[in-house]
Amino acid sequence: MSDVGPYTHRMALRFDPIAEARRQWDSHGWGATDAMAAVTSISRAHQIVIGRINDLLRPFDLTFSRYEALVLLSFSRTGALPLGKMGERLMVHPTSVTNTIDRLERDGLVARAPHPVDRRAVLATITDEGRAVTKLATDALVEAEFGVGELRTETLRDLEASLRKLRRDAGDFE
Amino acid sequence: MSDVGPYTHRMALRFDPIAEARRQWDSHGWGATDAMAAVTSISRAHQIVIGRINDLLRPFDLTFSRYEALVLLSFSRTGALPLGKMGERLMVHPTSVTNTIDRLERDGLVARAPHPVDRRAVLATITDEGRAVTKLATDALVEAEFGVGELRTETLRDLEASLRKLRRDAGDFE
DNA sequence: CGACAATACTAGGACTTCCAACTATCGGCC
DNA sequence: GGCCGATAGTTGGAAGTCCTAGTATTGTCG
Repeated sequence: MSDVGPYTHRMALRFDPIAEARRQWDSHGWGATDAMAAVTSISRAHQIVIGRINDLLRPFDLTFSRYEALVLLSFSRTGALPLGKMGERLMVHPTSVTNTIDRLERDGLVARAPHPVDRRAVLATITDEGRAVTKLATDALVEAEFGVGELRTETLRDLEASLRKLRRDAGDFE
Repeated sequence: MSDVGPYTHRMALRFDPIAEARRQWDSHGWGATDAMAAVTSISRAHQIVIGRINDLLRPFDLTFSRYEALVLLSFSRTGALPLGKMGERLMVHPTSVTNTIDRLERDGLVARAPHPVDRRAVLATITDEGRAVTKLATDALVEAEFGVGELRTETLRDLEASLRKLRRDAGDFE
């Protein structure tokens, strides 16, 4: 088990493929090289990080998106939220929330309930089992520092700051 | 069309949902908060950036992953590469390459050819049409700075540097 | 009050990514 | 030379994301 995980499905290259892409890109005179490299890096980083986290969550039969939904519910005052509000907070499309809640409900970690006032809305309510699994999964993730333990706190914060700008420009908040 | 794009499917919140998650996380005493925030940020940033790029590529009937494959082929000396090598360079699973090439082949942008020496291997070869579309798509992406034009060059480079560490630690290269 | 727009959710389809398993071929080693 | 592990690619299936479209309910406004 010296391997970093299943998402690393081949030998390490002797060069950085993104640095190589940057070189080629420049030599073709294609422009916006920094943007290209940043975007490609984000893409690959996402793939790595999600892969690691899903590996950590597999023992609990969870994925990161389902885990995020559980955490959001466990943080809410009553353990219940309308699906629409969940979509806003999790920053995903409404249909993704439906999908996620379908699976969590099937697994007994969440239950759907009618909204007391608005009959269009549906409340997702976390179950006791849902809370228990969330606790265990959180312990595992924190223990493994979400798979990014090699990075220093400073690097993590730099990352978050740069990406916050991106998110704000995209209209996520403010 | 003052909207930033389809992937922004709701009003902006008045607060940053990741800052809010960070606050809640801390108040529950859960640990590894910086890691949690960084990972969540990467995830959301990926979603935003890919969404923008795919919007830009839609007129060419391309997606980012297919575009990346085309660029890789167009950069290669002969315009052809074994699928396995493409997977290494693009850092994706072999089955993803098969899937991508299937679609590009269906669209006439790439053709499969037998490897001259190794009969196990398959060469993906970019067609003239593939090269033409790649050129047009590249112009569009560069013009739009890959959807991250609001970020300064310095920020883009910081991002790339932080993520390079992550990628190296994950065994992508070196 | 009644028409019409807006909101909340769900259904169906496209796309990507991964994993597990299977086939075909290559290569090393006795 | 022949066996057997490694390598290359494909197939089938599970998940996630998004988009478009459709139903039900709410709310606004003449």
